[in-house]
Amino acid sequence: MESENLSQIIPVSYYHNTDVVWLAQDLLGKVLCTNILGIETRAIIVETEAYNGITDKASHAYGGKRTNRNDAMYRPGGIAYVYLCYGLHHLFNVVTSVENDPKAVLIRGIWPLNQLELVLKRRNQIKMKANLGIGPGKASQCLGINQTHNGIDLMGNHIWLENQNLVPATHQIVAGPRVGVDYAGVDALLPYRFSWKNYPTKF
DNA sequence: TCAGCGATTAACT
DNA sequence: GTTAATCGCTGAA
Repeated sequence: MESENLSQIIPVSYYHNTDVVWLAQDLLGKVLCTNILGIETRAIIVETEAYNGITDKASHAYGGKRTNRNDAMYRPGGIAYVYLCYGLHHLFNVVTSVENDPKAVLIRGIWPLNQLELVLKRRNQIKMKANLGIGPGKASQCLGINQTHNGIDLMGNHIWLENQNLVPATHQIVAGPRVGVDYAGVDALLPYRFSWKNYPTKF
């Protein structure tokens, strides 16, 4: 048995699943890893949002619109879509599904597992707080993700995901409407946001 | 070419 | 609860 191997890199086939809502929920508890300037940072994913293709008014790809910015969403799943919001926040998305089916999962919250000093420094914080990585801009900042990572392969050496068999209990998963997308009309009400309540903070 | 705005955060009161 | 910061992207001209 390979049960000793507690952490395994998530294969590219995982991202090709066309059910982005299911994936958004399944990504809770997965470990997001970055290697920035040779230093590996790991964090559990504790909050996500699904952006469900061209029919989703909240998505950048609504109506099949393809622009220079959202090009990464149209590529086959398993790459990063990073873009700048409000001129200052880098928002990190996992591109899913297959080519020309622009679906993505926004990583809205993480809990850092290692390199805490570096994470605090990236966030300009002194002390560890419960909400250090809660919020899409903060999650990216904790891990050192920025726009240069847009479009990169999640099987590569800079950003990847691992399965460390951390799985929220069913009752700990909370689904709810997405935030900041009021303009999306009825789509704003869809329960595409998932968070892990009472996730572990000690390992 | 350019005005308006956003999948936000932090620092206020 | 309110608001400033801040800039690349988008779409219209």
